[in-house]
Amino acid sequence: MARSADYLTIGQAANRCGVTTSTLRFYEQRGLIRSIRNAGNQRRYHRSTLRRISVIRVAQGLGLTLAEIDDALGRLPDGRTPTRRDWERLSKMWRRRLDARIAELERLRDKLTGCIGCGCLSLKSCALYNSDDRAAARGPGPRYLLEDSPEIE
Amino acid sequence: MARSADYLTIGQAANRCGVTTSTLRFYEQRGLIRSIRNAGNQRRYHRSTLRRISVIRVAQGLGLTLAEIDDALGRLPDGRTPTRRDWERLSKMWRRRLDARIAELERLRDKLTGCIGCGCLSLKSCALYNSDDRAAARGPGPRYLLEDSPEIE
DNA sequence: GTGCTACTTGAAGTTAACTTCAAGTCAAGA
DNA sequence: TCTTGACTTGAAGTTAACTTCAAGTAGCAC
Repeated sequence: MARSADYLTIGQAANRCGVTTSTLRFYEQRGLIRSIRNAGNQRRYHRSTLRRISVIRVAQGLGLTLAEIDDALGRLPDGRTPTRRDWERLSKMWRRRLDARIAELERLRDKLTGCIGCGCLSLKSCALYNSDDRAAARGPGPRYLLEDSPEIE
Repeated sequence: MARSADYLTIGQAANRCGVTTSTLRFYEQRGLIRSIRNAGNQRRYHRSTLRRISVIRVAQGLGLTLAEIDDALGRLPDGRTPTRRDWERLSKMWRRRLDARIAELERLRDKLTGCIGCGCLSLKSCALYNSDDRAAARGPGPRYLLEDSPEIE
């Protein structure tokens, strides 16, 4: 059943997925992927893990955090590695996010276009400055939205 | 000439720009903004700095790093705070970046759409997996592109 | 002059997603 | 058997963009 050809070393898995071994160890530590150990305590990854890693990487390319990916993968029945149908559902879900993100950037672009030349940057009324499309705001720490305040100049 | 009404304390500037005082100190340390000191060694920001801070914040919202913003502001003649015309040039430049980013995400969306249901994620041929639109890849450390490698499953 | 808030500094902490390091073990070919 | 490269671990380092902390000073109302 568990043919040895069904299992890869960490180096093989990393090569085939275009990541480093340290990344795989990190993913495993985060609980995103799993492995079994051989007699010498070395990791062996099942072939199906390759797909799981691919899904993770694609999702990251879409801008999802590992926490979000973990969540999405965790919602799969019995936590299995995604099948084609699972992937279909995941990609549909993620497509909606991508759509939303694009729409957000387009709104921001419109505002920027409207503001080119106006030079206002009024803290009170400038649509650009008061935009809540601060979607690029990423990373930790609170993000401050502008409160009502007087104008510049 | 230098009326006291032309200058604000760090707390006033922070309030009016919707940032914290620690952010302003940080920007100043990074060389993004400047201040003068009063007799008691406290910072005083010129009113024109408010516009500079606004520009910084808008640029951040567009996804630029502080290093890029620093660079852009540094290219202004004699490093002055952006005038309306400077702002016009900056925003045009940044609009092009935004356009490019949107186009990138649209390409990615098309690939994702094409891949929904195909379920392939073939390491060798899947357009999505092999996408170099890994634009969301941000942060430090090298990013690995996929090399030629056998398929999954 | 008392008291309170706003301010000063440098250093250390935060977060995500990893990478790098040190010191040691395992696998496999010559 | 020897050597070399792949593997093991936990801990510490990296980056951006800040925040938080500690200990002290300034400004201002009463």
